Amino acid sequence: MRVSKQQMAENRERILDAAAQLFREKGFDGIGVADLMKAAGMTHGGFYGHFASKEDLMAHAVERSMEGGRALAEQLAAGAAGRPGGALAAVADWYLSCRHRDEMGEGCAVAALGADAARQGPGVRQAITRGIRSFTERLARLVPGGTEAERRQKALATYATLVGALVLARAADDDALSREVLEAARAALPAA
Amino acid sequence: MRVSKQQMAENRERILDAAAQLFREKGFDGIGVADLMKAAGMTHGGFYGHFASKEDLMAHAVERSMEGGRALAEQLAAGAAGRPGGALAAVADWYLSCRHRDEMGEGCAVAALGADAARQGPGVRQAITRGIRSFTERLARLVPGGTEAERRQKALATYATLVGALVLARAADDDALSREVLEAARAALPAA
DNA sequence: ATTATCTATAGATCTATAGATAATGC
DNA sequence: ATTATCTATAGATCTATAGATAATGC
Repeated sequence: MRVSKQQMAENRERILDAAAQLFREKGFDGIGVADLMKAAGMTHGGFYGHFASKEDLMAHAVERSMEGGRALAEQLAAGAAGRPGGALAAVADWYLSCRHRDEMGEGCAVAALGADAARQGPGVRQAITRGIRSFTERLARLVPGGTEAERRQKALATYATLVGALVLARAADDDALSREVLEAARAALPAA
Repeated sequence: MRVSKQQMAENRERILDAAAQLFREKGFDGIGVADLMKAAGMTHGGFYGHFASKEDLMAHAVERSMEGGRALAEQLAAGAAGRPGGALAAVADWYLSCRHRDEMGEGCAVAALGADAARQGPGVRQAITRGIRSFTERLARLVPGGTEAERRQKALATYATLVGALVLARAADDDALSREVLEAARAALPAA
C-alpha cells in the first residue's frame, strides 16, 4: 500500500515526533523501533525506508528535541519582553517548573538524554552539541552582564544550573527534596 | 566448584565494584548481566545467587557509586582544611576537572545515571535519593553563608551547577566548548 | 513501472532459571 | 550434606532485511 509523496513526508514527521517524545521519556534504549513505529501509526518494517538505522533516527530526534526547547525559550522570552530581566526569569520559571520536571518527553533533551548522548556515536553527539550551542547563544542574550564574554560565561553557568537542577529533581524520589532543588536553583540564578 | 564463605563475600564485592563502574560508564542498559559477571571474573549463571535481579544490582551499585563520590569529597575537603573556602574549591576543582569528565565510570553517579535513574523502579530511586541527600549535607558544610537554611540552599544550587556542567561538558562533542562549560561553572560557584 | 508500506523472519542479545558439578563446613 | 558456581537453555525482545502487496505517478 504505497502512499503519496506528501503522505510519506508526513509519515516521516510523525516518526520523528514520536521519537523525539519517546526517546526523552523512556531513554534511547527504553523504546524499540517497532514500538516507535506503532506510536507513529505504522508497522516497523517501513521504518528503514525513512531512516538508515535507529541511531540515525536518534540523531534526528535529538536535533528536533533541542530545536523545540530553543523555540519554546524564544517564545517565552518574546512574551516577557520589556520587563528588565523578565525574559530570563520567564525561561528559568518554565525550565525549573514541576511541569517540566514531570513531562520528561516534552522538555529539555540535555536533561533527559545528555548523559546517554555522551555514550553515542558522532551523529547524536553532533546534534546535541549544535543544540547546546544554540541554546547557550540564546541565553547569552538574556543574562545581565557588561561584555559579551561575561554574558556568555554567565549563560553557560546558568545552563549548567538549569540542567543539573532538573536532573536532580527528577532523580529524587521525594517531592519535598525535589522542589527544594528547583527552588534553590531558581534563587541562585542571575535573574533575580 | 563451591567457594568459602569469605570468598563468596569477596565475589559479591567484585560484582558490585564492576557494576558500579560499568553502569556509570555504559548506562544501565549498556551492559548485560553476563558481561558484568565476566568483568567480575565469574560466569553469568552465578549472578542470581548474589542478587535477586539486575534491577536489585542496579540499586546496590548506585548506592556504592554515590557513597564513593561522597567519600572522595570528604577526603578532598579534609585535605584542604584550614584555607577558608578551600574545601569547597577543592571539591569543585575535582568535580569540574577534565579527568572527571573523561572517566565516567568512576565519577558522580547523578551526572552519569541521574536521568536514567529517574526512569527506574523504587530501589534505584531510593538509593540515588539517599546519595543526593548525603552529598547535599556534605556540601552544606562547605559553602559560605550565615544561616543553615542559606547554606543548604546554596549547597543545592551548587550541586545543580556541578551536575549540569558535567552533563553538558560530556555531551558536547567539542573540547573547546566542553572546557568552556566547566570553567564557566567553576567561576559561577560561591567558592571564589 | 515504480515504490512506500506491510508481513514474516533471520540472527543476535538479554534476563532468568534448571540441573550438574565440585569444594566447603558441620 | 550443603551450597556457590558453572553449563546449557528457555523465552522474550531487538535491529535489520527480504519478499509481497497495493497505490501512486509517469
